[in-house]
Amino acid sequence: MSRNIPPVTGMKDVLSADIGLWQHVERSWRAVADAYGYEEIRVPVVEHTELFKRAIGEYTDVVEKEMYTFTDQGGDSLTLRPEATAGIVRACISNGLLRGARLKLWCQGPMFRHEKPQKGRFRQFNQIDLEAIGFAGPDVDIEIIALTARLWKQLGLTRVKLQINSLGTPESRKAYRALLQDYFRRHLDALDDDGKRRLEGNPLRILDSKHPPTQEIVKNAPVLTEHLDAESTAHFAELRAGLDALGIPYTVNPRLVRGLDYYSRTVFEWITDALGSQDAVCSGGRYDGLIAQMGGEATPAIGFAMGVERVVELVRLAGMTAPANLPDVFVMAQGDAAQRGALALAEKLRDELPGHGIVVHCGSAKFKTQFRRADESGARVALVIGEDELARGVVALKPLKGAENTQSEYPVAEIGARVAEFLRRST
RNA sequence: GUGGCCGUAGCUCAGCUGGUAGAGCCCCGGGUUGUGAUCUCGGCUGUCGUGGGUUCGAGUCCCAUCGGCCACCCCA
Repeated sequence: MSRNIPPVTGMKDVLSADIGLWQHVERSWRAVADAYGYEEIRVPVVEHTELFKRAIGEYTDVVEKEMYTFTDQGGDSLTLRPEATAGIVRACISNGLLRGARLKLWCQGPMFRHEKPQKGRFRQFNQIDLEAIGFAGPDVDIEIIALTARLWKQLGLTRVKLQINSLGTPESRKAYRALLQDYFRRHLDALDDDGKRRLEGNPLRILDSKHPPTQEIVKNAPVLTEHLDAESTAHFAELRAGLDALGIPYTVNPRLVRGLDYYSRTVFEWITDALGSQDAVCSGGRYDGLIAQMGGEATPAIGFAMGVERVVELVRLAGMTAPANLPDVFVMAQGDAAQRGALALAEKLRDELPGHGIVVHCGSAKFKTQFRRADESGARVALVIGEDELARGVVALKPLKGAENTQSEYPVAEIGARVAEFLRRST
């Protein structure tokens, strides 16, 4: 006996007991994306390491310590994508989609980050990602937030709240960043090691520090939204007016800064109090400078990412039980010839009753056992073929799980019509 | 990467101050040799996470290690 090979840390199997919930979320998502005219694309899970370094930023935790990076047989440094936007932008550039771009896209799939797993945080996790490329906003900014709000409504989620902020343009942020550095330098003693390190690399990140002494200092720090350029201020005002007009509640959180460097102007985050300390369910923002920075034609864009595992968990907590996908007919047989007959009968029924689930009991077992399994399958009717029925060219039909307990026999040729009639009657 | 808690049957767990493993569920079989969802009787299943140590003796105590969960951190 050989030793079991364990699953990789932080990587989860989604078993059939849970798949209904996932499919419910995915179906709802597709319906909402369709309703807004967004189209699906699919991009590789692996990209050149350089792509993420340039897009996400060297000083981010994601790039500094969380990437699954390896050298392939050809000597290239490749990385399992830790997020989707970089790859989508790359795909738009690679495929020449940017000229006059007005792209409304979404993408779904696994992302990889080497973090220590905990509730709501995995090393392989799934994101639904949406990008509006070639739109300067703020109208699309409002649209994609409305889209997410509609999804929560569709899924019956109430424990999510919207926070928004504006990071301004790179220029105004640079000025603000200098202001912030000055301020924090005057309070250097209060900063923890992380804060000190970020002071030079990315001082904005100090704003959402959870270190209590740092938080004290942050309280009186210059506020980003008060140091925006005029255009960003107007953009942000319009965003708020738009959300108000649509009746979407939000709070402005001046300390909301994203962990990825490419954001500018609008940033937003849907947070929940239901998932422990991993409270971000969906977050995103505008990245007007990224595409040019990646070598593409300068194109404004905005997008967001949603953690599918977290959404699935919220749906579960909201009491949603996915409708089980139960079969309608359970076919059982005894004896080699009858079992062959059962397979043939099931094929015939699948031809005649499209849209109905027909399960055949595979493997030999006593009828007692087969009936028990038929009940467990959730099927509404059992079809029985024994040596006897086979010899006479008939099939026995017996209703399951119910009052009606009479068994009847029909010629094989009639059975499709009889089953159809029974299913109609017992609905 | 740091910290807290936890690893006993396929699952959920019990096992007192050390005396070489147990329950329920599941599964299988009989009662009912071709008819279920109830009942009843019986049966199977364990390198007690792993390695070392203390001891006459370790699931139990000690050390190490791995894994899980949760938190810090970070984020979806």
